Amino acid sequence: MRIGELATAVGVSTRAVRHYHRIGLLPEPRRRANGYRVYDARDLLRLARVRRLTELGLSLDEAADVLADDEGRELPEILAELDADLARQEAEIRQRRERLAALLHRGAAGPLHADDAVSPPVADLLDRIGAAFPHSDTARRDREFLAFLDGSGDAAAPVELLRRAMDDPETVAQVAELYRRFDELATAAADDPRVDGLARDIASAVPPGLRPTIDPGVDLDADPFVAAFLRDLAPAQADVVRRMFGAWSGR
Amino acid sequence: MRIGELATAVGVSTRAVRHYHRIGLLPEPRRRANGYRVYDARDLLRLARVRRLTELGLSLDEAADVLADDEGRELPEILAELDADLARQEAEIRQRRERLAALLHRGAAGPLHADDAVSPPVADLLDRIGAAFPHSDTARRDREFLAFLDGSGDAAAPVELLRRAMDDPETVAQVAELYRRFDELATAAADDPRVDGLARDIASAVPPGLRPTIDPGVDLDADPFVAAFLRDLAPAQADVVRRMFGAWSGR
DNA sequence: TTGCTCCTCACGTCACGTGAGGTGGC
DNA sequence: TTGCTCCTCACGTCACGTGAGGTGGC
Repeated sequence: MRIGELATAVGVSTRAVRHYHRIGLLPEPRRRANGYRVYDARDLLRLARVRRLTELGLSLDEAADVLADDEGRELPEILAELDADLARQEAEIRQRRERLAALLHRGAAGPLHADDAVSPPVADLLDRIGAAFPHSDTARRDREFLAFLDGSGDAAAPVELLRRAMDDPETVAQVAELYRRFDELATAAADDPRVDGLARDIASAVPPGLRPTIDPGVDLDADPFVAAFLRDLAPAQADVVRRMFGAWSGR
Repeated sequence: MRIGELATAVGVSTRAVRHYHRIGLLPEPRRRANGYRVYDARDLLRLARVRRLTELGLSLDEAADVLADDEGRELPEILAELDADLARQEAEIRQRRERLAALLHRGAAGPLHADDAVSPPVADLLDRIGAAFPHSDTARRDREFLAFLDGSGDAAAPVELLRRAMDDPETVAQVAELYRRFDELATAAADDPRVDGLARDIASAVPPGLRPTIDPGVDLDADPFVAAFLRDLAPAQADVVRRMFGAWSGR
């Protein structure tokens, strides 16, 4: 039989069969005078075995190993490994689908943004901040920063603190006022007289659990990470942040 | 910040970041005099967004679409599609794992062979045939053929018939005798006098549900598929099969 | 002559990993 | 000088898909 007949009988493409020849998974059969490959029953059975193994999820290399191994010693090991791998994949897919379901649920209420693709507690927190301070540019920046933090490490504890803080109307009103004052500095000069007072007010308003641990004497702008965020602020705003950190580190 | 700082902050490789530049998913930032790339907070936020989206399972192209689309119109569609895709994958993995579990269960009893990677009913049938006719070369051939059939189409009905047939000790004894006579012809000449009688005995022993529907007058050897299997038999054995088919087609 | 099957390159897919060979900052 | 980070090619991965350009059988 010819390659097309072989391939359709087993349910693979002719290109797949040629690929199996190239990598040595299937022996090259003899040719007719015109160059056509000629297959026999043995080839058919072997290709069917290959297909059953790859359908199980074996790689072509693994299938070759199993078929070369008459005693079948390798098969159980490969299968056990494969099952562990599939179990991992299954768990991963389930997790993704849970997050997708949450996202789609949120999407029903309004437009979706890339920053909604975040863990459920952070998504909730971002929602609350957005609702409480809808017009503050600084609040928007903070939300972006929180979304970023969610993807990189352990933000669980501060996020919980912030969520609880958002439950208290008095705190929310106080934060709104601080956001307003910070927003106002977007167009202020570097030596604006409001900088110092705002820095002290924010520094004392932030509870200890939310304050980053900063070595006194360290140069904030030397940290490439912090520096990148400072450069994104207006000069007076960046100065507020520097003085905040200074107050926390006891300088 | 430099590429390494950016990459570790977000949890990807520097190579991935360069890849995102190449495909335009992340803008190329400005360079320092020595050629080093310099990143700012905006880059950090964008890369974090990319990572969250790809972690959800979006392709890089899809992530680019979502990030380019400020209104977030595309995200729900992409997510819905993605979820459907993941649901398919999950079902597929579950099916595979079921088959793997069955296989590993069988493996506990003895060595595993590639032909064990077959649907449960066929696996059961192969077991029974192997146990009932352990020394027959023809039985081995039939098992291989059944394993092949399992992968290519609708073998459910004949498999059920065969499994029931194996429940009847009288039938099994009769088949064992036919296998023995067929095996004997492996070394016989083409014109062996036993051919005709065996062909008639097998032809009448096979119940109608197991007989292939063959047009009278069709040349068996012209079918590349049948021809391949006939070529695998000894001449006298092939002749038995040809006469069997002849008897069924009324010739 | 037309349509079908077959043949051999050889590039494309997807998201990077992995050297190869070299330079810059401490 | 050593070790670390960065740079740019450019090939490799996995299992084929997809033309490109051509031939053989009915």
